[in-house]
Amino acid sequence: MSDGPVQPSGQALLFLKDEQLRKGIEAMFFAYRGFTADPDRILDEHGYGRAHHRAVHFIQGAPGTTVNNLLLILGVTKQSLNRVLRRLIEDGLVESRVGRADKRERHLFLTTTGAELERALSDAQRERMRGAYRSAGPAAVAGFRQVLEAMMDDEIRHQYDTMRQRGQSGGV
Amino acid sequence: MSDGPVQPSGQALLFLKDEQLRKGIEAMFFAYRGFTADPDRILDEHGYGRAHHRAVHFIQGAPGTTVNNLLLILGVTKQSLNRVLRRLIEDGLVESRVGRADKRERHLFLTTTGAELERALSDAQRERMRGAYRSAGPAAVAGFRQVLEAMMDDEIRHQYDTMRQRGQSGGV
DNA sequence: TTGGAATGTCAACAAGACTGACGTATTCTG
DNA sequence: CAGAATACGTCAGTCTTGTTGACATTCCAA
Repeated sequence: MSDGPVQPSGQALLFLKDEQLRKGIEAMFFAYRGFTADPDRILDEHGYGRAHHRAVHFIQGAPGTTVNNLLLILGVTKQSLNRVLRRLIEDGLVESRVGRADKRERHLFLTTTGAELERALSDAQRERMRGAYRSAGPAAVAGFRQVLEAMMDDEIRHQYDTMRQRGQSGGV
Repeated sequence: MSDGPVQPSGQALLFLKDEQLRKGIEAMFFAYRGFTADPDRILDEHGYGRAHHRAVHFIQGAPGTTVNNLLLILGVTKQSLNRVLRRLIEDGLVESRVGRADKRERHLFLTTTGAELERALSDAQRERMRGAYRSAGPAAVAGFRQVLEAMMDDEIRHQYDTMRQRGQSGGV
């Protein structure tokens, strides 16, 4: 944090050079593959895909969230989400309750089975993350998070930031 | 590198707590969306998808690479890659030359048009990366790269590492 | 010469995204 | 209160990108 550029036109900006950026791009590509590899294996056993993972993940993190909410976070069409959600509801992993205040809304919750799957997926993904964090150390992790946040689209970052300090209604 | 845990059971391991890891996971998810957003827009205008981007990207970085090589890097089936490659060749973005030493092999090169598209995609993606790097600073970038590398699958990391110091044959 | 490797092609299929259109219940608004 | 807007679901069709399986061709090497 305190190592300012010694010679502005020299080594200090190496990390902005095209070749460095290219390496960062490829690292991002390969790392994302690793990031999804473990959950993908589990999902496959159950006949689910990444779309199902995303759904249960965000329902877990925001129990009682509405369909529209999920739509905004996931950035897909309602038809696409609906296909996934329908299956999860049929399979008894997700419960959809009619809104109390606004009956047009459906609030989504994980059932016990749903929470179990989410836990398995989440454990696997967290384990990979934990390993990466541990081997890189706390300072690297802080930098990692900083760069990731700066890489998000502005609207998304806003959603993400608000999501981080949620108390979450959970109301029906 | 030299900041060992002061109190092993306390704050020093905060970054390994489940909630921290969960935030990292979500950051990775959203950041990857940002990471692909700009190229996706360009690809869309041309009627291409991410698979085409990946192909031209790695052909650019390793001109003369073989189909099999690309297969290993991209981690897809040859049928899947072939569909993408066929289209790129038909459209005159990629040239496939029969191997000189081994005539079974096809060596892949970008044409002028292909290089132009790759440049546009790469510029857009690098610009996003540059912005993120700049706002986070060199120390953060170093940490970012460390964590990403630790997140890759072992075989992939090996491929990635060897790819980083390539002189690349370029031979026909 | 024969077996295996590298490449390519055809066919069929599935997940997961998309668009467009339509229906229904509910709520908000003028 | 009537009509517009919202939230959700669904049907139908398309596209990209991935998958398997089967098979042909070409070439290298034992």
